[in-house]
Amino acid sequence: MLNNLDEVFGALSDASRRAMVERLVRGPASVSQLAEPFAMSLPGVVQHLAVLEAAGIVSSHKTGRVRTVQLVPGGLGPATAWIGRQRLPAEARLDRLSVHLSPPEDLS
Amino acid sequence: MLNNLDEVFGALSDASRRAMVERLVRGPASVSQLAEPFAMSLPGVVQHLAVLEAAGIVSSHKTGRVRTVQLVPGGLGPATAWIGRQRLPAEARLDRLSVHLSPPEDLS
DNA sequence: GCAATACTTAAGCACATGCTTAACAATCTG
DNA sequence: CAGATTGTTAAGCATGTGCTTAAGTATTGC
Repeated sequence: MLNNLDEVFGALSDASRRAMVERLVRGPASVSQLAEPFAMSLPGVVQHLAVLEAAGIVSSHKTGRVRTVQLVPGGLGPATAWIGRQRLPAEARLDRLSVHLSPPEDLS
Repeated sequence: MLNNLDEVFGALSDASRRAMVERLVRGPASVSQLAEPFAMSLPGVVQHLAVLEAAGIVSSHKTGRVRTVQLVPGGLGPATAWIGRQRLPAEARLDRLSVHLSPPEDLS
C-alpha cells in the first residue's frame, strides 16, 4: 500500500503552499491568480502547486491556456486521520464521546 | 507572533519521526528505546527527536544518563487546528461538531 | 497574422535535510 | 576504580528543496 503521508505533511510544511490551500478553500483559481499574492516567479508557484498535486491535496485541469486549480475533497484526510490516531490515552475519552454524538443535522 | 506550523508539519513529514510519535503515544521512552526499532545510528535518532522537540510535539528531560522523551499534550494542536480551518464549505457542518471536542480538558 | 497572455521547460544555485562515522562526556555497576 | 552503558558533539557527505532566470509553447484577441 502506498503511503502518502510524507507528501501530504511535507506539502503543508511550507507557508506559501498553505496560503495557496487557504486561497483554494474559497474556490478554484488559475495559476496566475494563485501567484498574485506572492513575490515569487511563476515557475516557483507552479513548483509549489506540483507538490500539492503530488500529495493529492489539489487537482488541476487545463482549459485553453488557463490551468485551473482546485482542492481535492478529502485531500487532507490522510493527515487528519493520522493525527487523530495519535491522541494520548488521557484524551481518548473525547474520542469515545464523539462516537455517541448524533450525526450532523440538517442545518438549512 | 511566531508561527510553528512549518516546524510541526515538517516534523510529521518523515516516517521515522511519525513512528516515534506513535511509539510515544503508548508512554514515555528513553532515547535508546526509541532508537531500537530503527536501522539507524543513535545520533540519527537524536536528530529526529530534536526536530520533534523544536516543533513542540515532544519534550524530554534527562535523569542520570537516561533521557526520557514524552509527547507534549496538545503538541499536535496547531496542525489539527490549521487543517480544521481548511475544510471546504461543503464540509462545514463537521466544524461545528469539532468545536465541542477540541480543547484538551482536565481529565483527572 | 501578430502580439499579448498564460503558462511550461530547463538549467542552475544556495541552503536544508537525513543520514553517517569518530571521538568525547557523563553516569552507573561490580 | 574499571568497564560498560547512555547519550552528545562534531564533521562530512549525498540528496532534496525552494527559489531564480532564460527561453520556449500553446492560446486568445485584435
